[in-house]
Amino acid sequence: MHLRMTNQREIILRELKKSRQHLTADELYDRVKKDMPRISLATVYRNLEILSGAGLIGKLEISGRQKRFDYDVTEHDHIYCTVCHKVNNLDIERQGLHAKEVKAVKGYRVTGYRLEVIGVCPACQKRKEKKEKKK
Amino acid sequence: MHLRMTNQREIILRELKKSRQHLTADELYDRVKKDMPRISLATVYRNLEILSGAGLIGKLEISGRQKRFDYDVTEHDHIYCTVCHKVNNLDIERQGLHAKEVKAVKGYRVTGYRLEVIGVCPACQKRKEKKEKKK
DNA sequence: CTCCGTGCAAACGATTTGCACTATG
DNA sequence: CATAGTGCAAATCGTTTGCACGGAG
Repeated sequence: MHLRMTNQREIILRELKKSRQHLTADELYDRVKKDMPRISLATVYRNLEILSGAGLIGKLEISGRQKRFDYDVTEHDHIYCTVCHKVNNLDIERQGLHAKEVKAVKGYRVTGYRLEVIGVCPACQKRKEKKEKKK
Repeated sequence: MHLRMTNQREIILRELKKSRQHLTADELYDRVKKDMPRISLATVYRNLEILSGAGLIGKLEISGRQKRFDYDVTEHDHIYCTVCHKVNNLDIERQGLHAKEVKAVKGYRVTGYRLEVIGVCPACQKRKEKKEKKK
């Protein structure tokens, strides 16, 4: 399994890193199309899957309908906005949880965990305040 | 918005509670059909959405795949099997996390969090062992 | 030159919706 | 008896796949 570094693969990777966001496949597709108008959405999907499999990007299967992909592969958690569905990095320590309590769960072989904080982002709070003033 | 307690709604609720599992809409549909063969899958979807909105059941949006619905509305976390995709309750304490660190995140208004432990369930571990013996 | 990767369109699985009909409150 | 809820089919959304062609190694 040799990973060919194609043009599309490079651009996808570059645009995701550049964004510093947690983009969905189609959000990324829109960005990539500007540099490479004939690229197909299927290619974006395929490559996001391959790149995350290779550990070059992260895959986020958290709340919301669409998967999101992460430019940052170091271990960290996320915060999810229930209004705009965007995801942000959570820069708190992962403490306590690796521990014993988790390992002993019901005979499971534990491979990791996902912590997702849920809330409303500053931008959406503002937007809501405006709306309420109008009434 | 008056919630009518229809026959289908009652049965859906009853079957989910009875199952003591985290079922997907179509798994629940199969069970409910036994009592009410003419019920439509759309009705199951609609009611699961309504019932979880009303706080009568929980909605689990884990891992980007099918939603699962929870008979148990008390606050608790889950453990997810990466092989069979089933979900189980995690009965460890929710400690530490409600705390200050989480609240202060980047101006977000935090409403909760989701902790999802990831691993392989006992049943799937066994199944894998068997497979490897065969080789 | 050999395959892996691509673009395209069609297929897919989960969920939602429009509509005419039914039945709850 | 008003109108929320239902069943059905079609529509939609995100994602995947089959296939013939193109380009990286």
